[in-house]
Amino acid sequence: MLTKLDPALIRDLPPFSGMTLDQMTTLLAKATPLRADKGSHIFDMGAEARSFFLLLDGYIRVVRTTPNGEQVIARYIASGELFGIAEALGMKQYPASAVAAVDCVALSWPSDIWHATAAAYPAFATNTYKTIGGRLQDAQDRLVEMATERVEQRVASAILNLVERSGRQTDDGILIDFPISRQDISEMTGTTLHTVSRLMSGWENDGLVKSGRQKITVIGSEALSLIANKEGSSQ
Amino acid sequence: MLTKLDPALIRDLPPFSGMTLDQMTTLLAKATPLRADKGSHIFDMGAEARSFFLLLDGYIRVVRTTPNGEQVIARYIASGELFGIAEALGMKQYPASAVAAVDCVALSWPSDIWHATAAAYPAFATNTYKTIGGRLQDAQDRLVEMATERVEQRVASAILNLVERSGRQTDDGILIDFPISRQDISEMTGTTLHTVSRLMSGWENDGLVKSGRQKITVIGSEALSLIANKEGSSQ
DNA sequence: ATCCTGGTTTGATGCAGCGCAAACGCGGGA
DNA sequence: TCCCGCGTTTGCGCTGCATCAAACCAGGAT
Repeated sequence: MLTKLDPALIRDLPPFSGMTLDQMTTLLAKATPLRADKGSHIFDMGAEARSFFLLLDGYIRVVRTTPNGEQVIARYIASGELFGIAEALGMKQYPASAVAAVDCVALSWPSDIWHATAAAYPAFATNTYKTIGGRLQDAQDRLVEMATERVEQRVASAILNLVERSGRQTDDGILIDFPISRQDISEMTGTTLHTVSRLMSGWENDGLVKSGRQKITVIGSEALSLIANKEGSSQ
Repeated sequence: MLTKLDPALIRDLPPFSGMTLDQMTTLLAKATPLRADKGSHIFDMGAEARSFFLLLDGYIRVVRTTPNGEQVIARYIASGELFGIAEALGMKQYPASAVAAVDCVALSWPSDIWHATAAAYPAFATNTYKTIGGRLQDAQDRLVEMATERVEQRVASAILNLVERSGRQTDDGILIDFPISRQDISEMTGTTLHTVSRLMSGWENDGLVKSGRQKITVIGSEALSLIANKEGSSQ
């Protein structure tokens, strides 16, 4: 598993694009490998941001918890992505929790080498900031979506998003390749698991998806995408 | 007005903290002053991000427009803040439009000097990334709020936010010191101007706010804050 | 003084989606 | 094999808010 630590094997990951093999080798030498069992918390919201991470294998759920104990899923991290990069934005604490959605393998670096690292490897810094840019954009897209679209469309586009980013082709259709519940989807879209369940039952009847316990396979992504983009009733 | 260009006068703005007067002088030498009349667009969503900006005076509304023509207000920029810093995140286009909420004065720099500038003045880069971090955090906070809180609470906290960031003490109470309509508030909170109007009429009756045409004065900020944080019906 | 325009208020009505409740089914552990 | 627990499904009543519609009001232009 940790043979992945061979720089040649991960040199193609987006966070490292533009770096030389030598640079990567020195950077990787500073990393600590990390194994996280399904369900375990890699870090918790509000904790001091001691490390930043690169996910090598698995999926991570980034979650915010409200004062009232409700949860909102900010995003999923797929393998090859950086996460926990609070330090790059001058934050002292993690703004959200990272929970392993499946068994995961990651690398971690101490936060305090961030500045020196960024200075030494500008390409790495640039890549990181691009990642952050993408996430900011994404957050604002979702904000707009929450403000203007109704539940059905939000759920449809959440599923499409997951499929795009983490879909695996099977003979049935495209499978979201980590366990995901109705509850999870409701926490991504700001609704209740009941509503998600109802919607998906409907789609299952229409043959758009096929789903089981924590398992979703999309068959008619075009049709789903129609739903995601269809006008609400008026304006 | 543009006497403000004197570095000594703006050296205390957060984006420049940690820089020497000399550094600021060279940086300011590369800036172009800019005047934007109320209502004018400084840049539009989707346009090529040729410049980044520092607002010296006024207020800017950062707006996203949906495919259906609806608008969502992403945030307000107050004087002393940077905006349009897409280049720092490797974005080619502005992700939102910037509209002058009042007559504004700003400085602009060409985007392509960003990287050299960030390299030459690390403090400036750090400050900028902190700003971005704050905005990412803010976007995600609002996302959580949209997902979990009901309209009344969202409107209350939006108003409190505006008051905190742009409030001016008057004999009546704290005034939001730029023109802001019910419609604007609805576009910040994902509701309709009707609902905002109803809510605010109620608060006006209760003596929590006093408001006129595009003018809002908050009297009972503690009470408002209670509303903003009160539990929804259940859980 | 009068009109016009853009913002605001208020009423009436309908429905999407939530809260609550109960039952179901699959998969894993004993 | 049976049981238990967690995820899921489904029904029902209720309500928060959107939608539609109309009137109102203040300030600037003529």
